[in-house]
Amino acid sequence: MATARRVGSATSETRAAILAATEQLLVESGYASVSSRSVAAAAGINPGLVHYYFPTLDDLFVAVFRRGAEKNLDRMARALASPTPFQALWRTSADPRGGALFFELMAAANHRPALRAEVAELAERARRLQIEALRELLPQYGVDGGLFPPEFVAAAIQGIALSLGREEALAMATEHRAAAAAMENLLDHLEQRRHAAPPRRAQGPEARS
Amino acid sequence: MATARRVGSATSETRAAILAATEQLLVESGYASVSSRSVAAAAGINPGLVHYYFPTLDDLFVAVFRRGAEKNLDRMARALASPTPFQALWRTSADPRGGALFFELMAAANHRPALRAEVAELAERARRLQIEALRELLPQYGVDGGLFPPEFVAAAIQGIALSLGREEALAMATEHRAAAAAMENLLDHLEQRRHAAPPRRAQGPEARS
DNA sequence: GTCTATATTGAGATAGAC
DNA sequence: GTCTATCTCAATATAGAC
Repeated sequence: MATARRVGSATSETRAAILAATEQLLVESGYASVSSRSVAAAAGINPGLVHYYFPTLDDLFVAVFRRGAEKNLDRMARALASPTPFQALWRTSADPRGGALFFELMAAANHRPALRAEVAELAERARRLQIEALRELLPQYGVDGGLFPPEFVAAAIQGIALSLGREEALAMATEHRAAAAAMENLLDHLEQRRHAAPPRRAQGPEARS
Repeated sequence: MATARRVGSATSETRAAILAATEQLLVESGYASVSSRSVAAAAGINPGLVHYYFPTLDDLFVAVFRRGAEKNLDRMARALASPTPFQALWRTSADPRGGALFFELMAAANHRPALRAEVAELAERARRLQIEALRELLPQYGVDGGLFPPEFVAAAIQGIALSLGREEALAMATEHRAAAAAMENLLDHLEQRRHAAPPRRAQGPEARS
């Protein structure tokens, strides 16, 4: 499935420069602005060299996505294992820099099948990681597992982060500040609830005592 | 600010065909695939004619966005005035067709200032409409206004819809079904709570008499 | 590995015939 | 209103010199 061609050594400095330049272009000017020429100009090299490392643009997009994805998965795993997992998970989801990149990559994935497959695979892995962790955590926070199953909470955290990121990007100052503050407050509330209550075993959606 | 040039009558059939073709292209092939040539081909007309109605591509993007925005605002206002406002608001936010279009337009707006201004303006209007309605509604649902202010709830509903829409687009079948079902269930729960309790007056985060 | 050069294709936009 | 024709520019990708 996910076999992107790799030319040149994986540790090449030029290769890294191309990836960094592409990521910058994606964030600042959108996926439509990514071309062998624009990337080469931003990286200070020759257009042809871009094609040497990444024969097609698909290869380039996939490589950029993978590099970011590895980092994100690591951060997420660390967040879920931290002493305040909810807050930590929120901080990783709400990273503002990731927002623009996320919209661009999702939009680009819509019509680049190779990228789409890559995105889908990572989204699945990330989601499963979250769900497994939340299955253990939610009961500790005293969250009603019938009303708020892990699948829902995972989708909600990411969605709210996405929504607030968008508000920030569009400079919807007041609404955004109030909503973001409420989220922080809610998380404080939950973390306190967790540390106040004795840890309990995970349990399913059926009624609890 | 938002003054896009309009050439030709607003009710022109050709104009409508161009807008419909553009929307289709956006959803199916992404914003990068929208060009005077591709649009003309999809609409069955000549490329030059696209430029007659929409001198620049910015004008075209803005017009497509506006057409969709008007419809959405209407639907949202009707939802907020319906007997089960939460469920109705959710249904309008979770419309699957809007999902791909939304990602494309947000990404396109990232690097088309004219479009970005238009999106920001509409997002503000929609958000304010929601917030005002929620300020009245939330107390009726017995929602704690301190923990869940209207700004937050509005962002949360849209964000969760966005997140679930993405899961669906990426074919994350199982996670998506569980999360979507939980959302429906949560809304049922809330609507029942509302109709069970006597209506109360709106109240802010601080206590009121 | 890095470059130049180029084949090929398509883009945005405009001028002007009908 | 609709079309043809065209100017100008940039795109992907490849071949091959160094």
